[in-house]
Amino acid sequence: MNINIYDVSKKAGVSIATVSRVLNGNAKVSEKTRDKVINAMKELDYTPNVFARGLGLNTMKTIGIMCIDSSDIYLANAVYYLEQELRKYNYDSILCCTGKDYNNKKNYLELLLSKRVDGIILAGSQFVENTSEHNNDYIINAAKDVPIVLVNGYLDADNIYSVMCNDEEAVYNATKLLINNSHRNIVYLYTSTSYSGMNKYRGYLKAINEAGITLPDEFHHLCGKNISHARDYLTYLYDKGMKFDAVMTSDDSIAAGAVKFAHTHGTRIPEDLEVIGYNNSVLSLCTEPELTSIDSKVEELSSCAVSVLMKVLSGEDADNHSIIAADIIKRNTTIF
Amino acid sequence: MNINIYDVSKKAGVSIATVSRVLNGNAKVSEKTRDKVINAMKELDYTPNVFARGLGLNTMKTIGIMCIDSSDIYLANAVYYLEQELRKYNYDSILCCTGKDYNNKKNYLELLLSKRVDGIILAGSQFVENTSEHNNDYIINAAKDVPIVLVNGYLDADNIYSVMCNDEEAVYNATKLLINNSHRNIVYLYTSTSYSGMNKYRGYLKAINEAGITLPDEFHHLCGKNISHARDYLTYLYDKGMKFDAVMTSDDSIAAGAVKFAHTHGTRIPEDLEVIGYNNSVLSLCTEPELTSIDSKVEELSSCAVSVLMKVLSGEDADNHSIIAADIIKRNTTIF
DNA sequence: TTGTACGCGTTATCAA
DNA sequence: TTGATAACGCGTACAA
Repeated sequence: MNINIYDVSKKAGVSIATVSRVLNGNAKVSEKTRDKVINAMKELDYTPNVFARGLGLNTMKTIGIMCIDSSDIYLANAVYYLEQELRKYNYDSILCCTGKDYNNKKNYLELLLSKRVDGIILAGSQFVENTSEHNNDYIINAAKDVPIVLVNGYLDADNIYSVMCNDEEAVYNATKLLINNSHRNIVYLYTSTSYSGMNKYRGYLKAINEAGITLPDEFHHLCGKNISHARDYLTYLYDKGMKFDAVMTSDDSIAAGAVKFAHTHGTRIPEDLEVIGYNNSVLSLCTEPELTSIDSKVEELSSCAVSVLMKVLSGEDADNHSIIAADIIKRNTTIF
Repeated sequence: MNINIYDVSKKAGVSIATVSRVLNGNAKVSEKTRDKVINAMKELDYTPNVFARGLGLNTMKTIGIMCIDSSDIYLANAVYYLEQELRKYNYDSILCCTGKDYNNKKNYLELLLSKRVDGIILAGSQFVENTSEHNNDYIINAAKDVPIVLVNGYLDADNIYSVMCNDEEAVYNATKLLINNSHRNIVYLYTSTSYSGMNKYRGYLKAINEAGITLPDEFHHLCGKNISHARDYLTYLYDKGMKFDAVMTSDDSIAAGAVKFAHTHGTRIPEDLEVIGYNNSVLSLCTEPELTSIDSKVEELSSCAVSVLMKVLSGEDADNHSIIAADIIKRNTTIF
């Protein structure tokens, strides 16, 4: 074990430079010596030491993937596709689940920098903050060291690249479909006030406003990602006597909660209540009826994110801002 | 950028040895010089080079996590908990999604070894093979280099540690509950012939046999992890006129498919058909009615896996074989 | 086409 | 308590 380049060079009767050349395959080496070296490597079961290589080249071809919570269905998909895509370029992925705490996010980002990753992908919209106490300087600063790609987040700063879904338009179009089905009382339930979260909300508002609809404040509500939260909130509205005939959501889990509500209140879906989910996750296939859902294209988003990052790392120009169009997948919680 | 230990030593007016000592905090350094060094570090914004450290110590405190598919709900949870747990010990996680192909698994395992990770966790039962063409030598060989922990897999070999759930007993108990509810025609649908998969199946068989029940071959069936697969297979049985009154499964997705079947055939759950899922995933909360499901304790499994690995890495004794007891979570697809 | 020698930034060993 | 210096194993400029 722990054979090094010297052992190989000795066995092959050449210098370490030649072994290195064979290893990296670029420089000219004669057929004969190449064979000798390769044989020696095989006999010794030699594996180059990645730490030494990393030290010399100052890279170990590693990308840091940060997300709030990789067990979340959407983020799990993102992480999966990101890893697969990075692997194609021979990059390793270091996973970092930060949770929602601001200081944790900050510390983990610094941790990744100290590991000297070649780039960082922030998966999910929850990294860009918009509050008075917290700001995004930690991301902007990190980007001075390595390129940073935001998947479903937006930040206009040097060496930061954004890959996003057209959330606003997607929700706008979906809401318009509901309006065209002569719904006026459309509840909007969402889980996040992130950049992407607010875009979705804007899409809803735009459609509502354009149709000249005014709704009480209770009709839009920030709720947790638990199925029961959405169910309970709709029950609350129902008990208050506030009539609604459609629910637009920012996540399938909320839509699943809306379906639960309907079941417990004898409300027929889609006849009495139409529901639209978001992310087109496996949840949309579990509910009864199955959810109409907006496909936010995680796979495309992830592959685009990696492709942008690879371009940047190889010194090519890359778009600072990429947008991918969502689809609406029609199932049985809507009539259209 | 790229300040090194020499820069710090110069600024602080000490030798690099002293800087290193301050950095690692073990050896004796006087209060005064320590302060000088720490100040110099801060002023220069020094970060130790992990590659150089890795080269010297021959470790970068990194664990490889392999899984078939990190977007699978169960594995996504496993990966999440593993990463969180490893982080507590200051280990990084390199994620590797291999897919089901044998050669891929093999190659990825070798890849991780070549990256010189300190240990490898194989998450999910699908790594240990039991076929004539394929065997588990690749894992056994890898274990000669680094400790390997199997989460939900079993292999009796040197430097390989198994952490498992008592799948057989869990399914046995659950099936007995169904039998006690005077069900005789219990279908068993499963997704995998892995070690863990076969244990579950054995649990079902044991309960059935003990009760003196004999069932046609069609009553146990290997089907895909798609909700529609299970639904379609049950439809096939139904159309063939084979009556069944309960479905035991090896995964919530199959159970969700069974619920789907019931919806499309006017079968009442749990009155006409009882269904039990496995893994107690978010799916079990989405279906209508919600799934009774076996909680296979991913979190405990993951934390146990990491704890075993950490013990091994620190030279302590560790159990070769750990077993964690599953729970059954009763919801509305069963009567008991 | 091949070989020599140095640099990469640590940690660790030995003297002082 | 501190300092000088040798590893660690690779890539590569330069020389041959």
